Amino acid sequence: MTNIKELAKMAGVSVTTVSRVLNNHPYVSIEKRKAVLEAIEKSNYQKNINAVHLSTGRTQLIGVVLPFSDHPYFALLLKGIAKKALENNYKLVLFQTEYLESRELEALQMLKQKQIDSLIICSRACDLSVIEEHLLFGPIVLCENIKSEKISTTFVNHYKIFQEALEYLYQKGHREIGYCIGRLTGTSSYKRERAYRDFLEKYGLPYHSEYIMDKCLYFEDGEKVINQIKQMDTPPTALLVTNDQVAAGIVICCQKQHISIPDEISIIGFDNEPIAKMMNITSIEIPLVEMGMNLFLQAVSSDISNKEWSVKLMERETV
Amino acid sequence: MTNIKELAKMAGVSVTTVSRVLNNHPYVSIEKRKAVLEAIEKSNYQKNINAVHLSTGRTQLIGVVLPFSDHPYFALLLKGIAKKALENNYKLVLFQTEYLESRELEALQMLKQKQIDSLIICSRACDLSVIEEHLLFGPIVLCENIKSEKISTTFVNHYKIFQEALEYLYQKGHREIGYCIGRLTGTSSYKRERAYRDFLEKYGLPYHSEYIMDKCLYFEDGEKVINQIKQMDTPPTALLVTNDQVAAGIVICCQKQHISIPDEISIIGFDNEPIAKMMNITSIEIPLVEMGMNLFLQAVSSDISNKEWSVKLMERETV
DNA sequence: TTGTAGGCGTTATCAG
DNA sequence: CTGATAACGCCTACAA
Repeated sequence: MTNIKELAKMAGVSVTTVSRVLNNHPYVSIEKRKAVLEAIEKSNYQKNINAVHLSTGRTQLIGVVLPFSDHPYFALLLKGIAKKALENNYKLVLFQTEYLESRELEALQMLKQKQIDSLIICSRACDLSVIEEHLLFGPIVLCENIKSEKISTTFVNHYKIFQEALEYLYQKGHREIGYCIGRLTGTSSYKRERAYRDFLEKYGLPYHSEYIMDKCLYFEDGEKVINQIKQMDTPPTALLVTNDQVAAGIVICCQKQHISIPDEISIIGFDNEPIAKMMNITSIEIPLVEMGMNLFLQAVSSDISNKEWSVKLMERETV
Repeated sequence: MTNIKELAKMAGVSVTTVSRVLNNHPYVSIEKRKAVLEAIEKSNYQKNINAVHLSTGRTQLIGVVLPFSDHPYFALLLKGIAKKALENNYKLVLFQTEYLESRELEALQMLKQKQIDSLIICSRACDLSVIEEHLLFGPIVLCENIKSEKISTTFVNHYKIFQEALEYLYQKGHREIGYCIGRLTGTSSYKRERAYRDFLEKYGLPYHSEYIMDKCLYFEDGEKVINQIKQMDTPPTALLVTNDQVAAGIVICCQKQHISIPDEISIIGFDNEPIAKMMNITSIEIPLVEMGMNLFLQAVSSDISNKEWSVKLMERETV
């Protein structure tokens, strides 16, 4: 592998001059520049990027932590992040955690070791204090509803969204309302539960723990939900469903079992994915791709910002 | 940031000894080892991984090239790759190409610059000769049906699969058979088209170019397919569909438009995703996660291998 | 078992 | 405009 030193020899200049040409710095005479370029051409030279990283202390690499890359919610966030990364000449290092804290720590470790310049955590498993400890080593961006002067965040207000969705269902006459989520822990799940309990309290409705169903991630989980509901003495008449995939699964399953939607049960999905439009599922649109793009921009920015995104209820035929 | 030199000073030993402790090399006395470990503890030391990379010439990073990470086919491959990467202490750098050759070249460039140790290309856009040129710089693994002594590959035999699927439909009485794919170019598409033409020829069936529908990637593309078919004078009576997502989209769309499956049209999907099982769609199972795992292992292995995986027809209710 | 010294390939500083 | 030379932080012959 030829290096900058050899190039210098070939072109009859110093390594400094070669470096200047390589990085488009000014103050190089036309002749010398030409000589260097020729040497580069002739030798098929390739920069050793690791040397650059060691020298500059940066890697143009950004870590992305997410539990599952095959889940549409995260796939869409990732799409937005990747788009901006490309535009800004950054590459992404992927950490699929499956919600294991240990894998999240690996990502933080890489930040510490300077292998990545900053870190985007799409869904957090470890404690917030652990994140804060690592801010020393580079920017960390979170995708959750936390107002912090130290950490940049991009989020939607899950409390408000849930509240409004519940009100909407209440206005439509529903009194037994359940919901499905991906996991019980995590900021957004807590916010949703709080909104749910506040709602029940406001209208003096009873709390059924069975109305909250977790581990709903994929299409096929819709079947599970319906099976659970069929076991209940007083099944809910409406369901807020973690995402449109699961909502679609529920709809399909209801068709198979001749459960009429929305007569017997109403469904509201999240994300407003194409599948929701196609299947006429009422859904709450979350601008995931845009949020992903913003996450990236925050990751490369030196100042802290907390950005809330608004959502939109798409009324269709499942309520 | 404290470095190895400072540690040496703190522990009263040489940098070599520190390095030895850091990398678990033998020949360090218990006392010195202890002294070093204490210094590490006290100073909150972190290795600068870029210096290691420069020094060793390797990065424990593997590039993964795929067109879209939100497409279930690639998401599943990625899942398998990520699983093995984790086990083997490698990290992944993601390249979403959207089939743009320029982005694929960026990945090859990173290999050249030693920022990644090897490269997995899940779906290739650039010319094979370009790949071969880059083999000098590190292993490159392909996920396509190419037998090569120079490049490792993991694949299913799309020609044979298509052939068998077409025969199956023929036995069921179908004579007008169409198919949907993601893109018209690419090794697997060529193999499929070849199988398709050979099949038509074998049975003396006419070739309708409109029976081949491309750009079918996601669930919502099912609607597009049905719309195209409805425009045809003699629509196909059976369809081989690129993946189960699209197949599901077609099934849903047919339901909406009261087109009976399999009476009016038969459907075979690919991948045997959960959605296919749930919706009772006949599908050809491709072991994508296992293939992903194999791709990773090939990427870190020093010898070349070409591994073909077999598939399985899951007969259900759409044929 | 330990340490010295040179090398990895760049970038940055500073004097000419 | 140009070029020595010193970082950057770690690894590893080789010598002791």
